[in-house]
Amino acid sequence: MSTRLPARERRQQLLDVALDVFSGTGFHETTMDDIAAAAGVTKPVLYQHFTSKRSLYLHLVDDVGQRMARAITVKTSDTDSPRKQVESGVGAYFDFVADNRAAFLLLFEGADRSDADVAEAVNRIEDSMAELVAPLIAAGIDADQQRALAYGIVGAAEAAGRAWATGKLTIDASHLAVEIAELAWSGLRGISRH
Amino acid sequence: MSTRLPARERRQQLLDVALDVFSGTGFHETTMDDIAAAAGVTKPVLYQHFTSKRSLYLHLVDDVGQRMARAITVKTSDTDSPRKQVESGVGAYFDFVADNRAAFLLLFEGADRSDADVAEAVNRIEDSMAELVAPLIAAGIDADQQRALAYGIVGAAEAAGRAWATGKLTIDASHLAVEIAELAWSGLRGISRH
DNA sequence: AATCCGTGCTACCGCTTGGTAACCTAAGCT
DNA sequence: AGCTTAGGTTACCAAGCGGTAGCACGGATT
Repeated sequence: MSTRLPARERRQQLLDVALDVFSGTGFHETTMDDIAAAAGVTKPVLYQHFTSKRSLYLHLVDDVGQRMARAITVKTSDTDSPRKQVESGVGAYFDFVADNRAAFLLLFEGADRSDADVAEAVNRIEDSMAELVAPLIAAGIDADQQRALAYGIVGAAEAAGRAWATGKLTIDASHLAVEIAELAWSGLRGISRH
Repeated sequence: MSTRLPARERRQQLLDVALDVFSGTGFHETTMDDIAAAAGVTKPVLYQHFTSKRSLYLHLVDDVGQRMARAITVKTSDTDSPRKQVESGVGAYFDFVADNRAAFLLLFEGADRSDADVAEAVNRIEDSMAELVAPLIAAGIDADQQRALAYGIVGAAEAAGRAWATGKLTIDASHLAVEIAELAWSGLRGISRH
């Protein structure tokens, strides 16, 4: 029935399918049989490519996290004015959300943060984003307060992204980005002038 | 071994213990035996008070959610100036986080959002908070944009709370509240003057 | 002292599901 | 055509864990 595929392609297909299924159903509610079936294949095939359910899932989380972090880092690195950096960073963030809904939801909606490894992977992304934001906050401020604000901004984007990706907001993503960027920027400016 | 308790007290103790255990280990990683053991009791006792693991968990999520929503609503309702409302709302938020760490983490760190019922319960809280925030945003703005911003603000508090509750921030909660309140306020003001 | 009820325990069942062993088969190579 | 290899399948196991039946025991009531 299912066409036979070379290992490389099969593996990639399995990753794609697994991303969709995990993202929609969540880790625990998804069985390996579900993923296999969705890929038009049987369970042992999965185990030819991944050593365990957990490892498959972690691989995905890691992968997606890196892709997201990179997408944003890249688009912010070639601007220098703080204001522009906020705009392009937030813009890149919501571009990613719009172009990779399943991936975004895997990280921030379905991810099981009570699993230490998963939590760490997700935290790594949040941290790296917070680190992009922190230097944009006025220098005269206590370092720990800077980090607190940075987490706040990152959380704002995350929540807005989640609301958008789950269909609770009907604005289009680019408008949303502008909105959140402005929120972040004026928020930060407000702080900076004490 | 374990002291014998009247049903009422036992039930309450079980709820308290279950909150701690679920909050620390997460729904799926927690077994009914774990909870029973932590309460100094055996599994069937749990089933004398709750019909299933899921129902126990949902009961907790619901309960905690209502407590949190109420705590914040109450403290914001007797102020009228928008600025004060932001301050007292955010203040109440972080008071709750500080006084109910396990409860907060159950909702926003451990909660399994891929379970529809759980997601709905958590969303209900976020929605009710967003509804508190939305009217503080200048009236001239499109309703959907207002909601987007409101989710953003709520998300900022959530992320900061999570970072604080998991020990990633060492500021004390009241300082954090002031910080986030100012972020929110100047963010909103920035938007309002277009 | 016999009874009764509410509280708790021991022992068990059965289903779900992650993971595997053994076998099959399509297709390229010689 | 035969042989080999790699991709795929069927059938199965084992273990964890949610949930339950049936019993034990303490203490108030009479």
